[in-house]
Amino acid sequence: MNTGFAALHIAPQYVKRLQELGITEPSDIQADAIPIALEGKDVVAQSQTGTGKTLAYSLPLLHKIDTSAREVQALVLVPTRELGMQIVQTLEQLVKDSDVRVQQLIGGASIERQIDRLKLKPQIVVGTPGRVQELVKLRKLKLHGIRTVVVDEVDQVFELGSMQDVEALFKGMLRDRQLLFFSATFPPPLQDVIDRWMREPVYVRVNPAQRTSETLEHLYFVCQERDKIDTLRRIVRLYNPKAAIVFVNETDDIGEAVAKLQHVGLSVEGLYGDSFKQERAKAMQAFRAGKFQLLLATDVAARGLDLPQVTHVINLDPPIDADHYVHRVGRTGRMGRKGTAVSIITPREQFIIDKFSKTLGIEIKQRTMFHGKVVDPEQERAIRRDTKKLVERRVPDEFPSGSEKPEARIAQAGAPKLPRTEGKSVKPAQTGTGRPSAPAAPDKRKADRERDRKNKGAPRWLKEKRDPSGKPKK
DNA sequence: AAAAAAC
Repeated sequence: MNTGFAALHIAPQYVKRLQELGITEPSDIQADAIPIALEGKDVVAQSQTGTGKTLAYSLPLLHKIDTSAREVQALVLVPTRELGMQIVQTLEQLVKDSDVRVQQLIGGASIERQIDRLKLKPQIVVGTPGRVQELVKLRKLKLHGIRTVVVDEVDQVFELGSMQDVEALFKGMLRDRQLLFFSATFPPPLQDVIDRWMREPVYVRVNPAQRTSETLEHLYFVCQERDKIDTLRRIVRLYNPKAAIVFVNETDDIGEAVAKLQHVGLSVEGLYGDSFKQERAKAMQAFRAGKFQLLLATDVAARGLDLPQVTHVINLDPPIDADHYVHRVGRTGRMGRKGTAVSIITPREQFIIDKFSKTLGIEIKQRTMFHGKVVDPEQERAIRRDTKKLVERRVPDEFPSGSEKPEARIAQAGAPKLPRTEGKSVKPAQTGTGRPSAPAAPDKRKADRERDRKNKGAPRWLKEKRDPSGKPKK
């Protein structure tokens, strides 16, 4: 038999494990990247969200592991803790019943425990740049045995604050290591990083012109800023998604939005980077288990997370650029499944939608809600015209002032106002049922934020790509 | 217009 993963020269034990997990045929990126990675070449791999990139690097990485050598041989770097945990789970599923050990090295968790676990000599470590670098500095993690380094979501890992940590790690390693860079998006400035660290890289790109999954439908609704929460509520009622991720741009908006949505009876929890580590893990775990319907999150949840039950991604704030849009909406419509991306925008934000549809070559269709249904705006206009004619014919003199016309009442009845931002923003509330005495605010202090802001003066290659000319003229 | 990533 020489089909599927066996044809890619994946060892029988892993082919068998994959079969047990219900995976028999390699995806395009797996079929293209695995053979090259197995040759030991440095690989730059790009494919859409939800196309199986994790397995595309995990399998070659496992192939190089020498179980008789008790040292760290492979490092996987990721931008967020949640993604790190997910990748550890995937790897552990693959190495079940084998001698390969995997250890996660992420921030927020007890460093002592991670140090203890490193004494058990895992061959593979998966981590976020800060914590991995910290363990190297403490001389608890040795880099000399590392032969494979994967940087997942490489464009995000090489942003601002993490970049120095990653480059310090690279400098501490032997020249003779294989580098694998993966992402759905490769902003042009990333080429400098590739040129600096990779040796004769092979570029594997699957369908790069098609930036988002073809199984995704892109929609948007227009409303005023103060009506966004209510619009979201109505969208959720109408679509009733099995599970949805709702994105906001700022951490500070999460607590207030969660409270308001819970108040109107929605099943929702918040997830953001500054929340306590235990709360983050708990919210993520509960969402994976289907314990609530809406995960209200910052871009911490935008990348890599694989949650098959997510049918809708909703942008309560528009993402700051097209790449962010790609990753956010990529949380649904994965592996051939259908998904819906819904953006809720103000009239002033309309230009952003236009920009995304042009940049990404996709159609983002406007929808409105009318009489409890989602309709095309053109349909709504037709219905309103007909209603008006009918009303005028029947009761011509009953609504002389204009403000009390039936269509105005209809529109109001369906849209009770629930302002999203009134005065000062409320600090995010803690999710879950944690200690009641714990502070409700994020544990990140103001001084930290100040420092972060200052850090942005440093290597800001990513910022260069921002285009201020896209802003509306005043 | 931001978030995330270490103690």
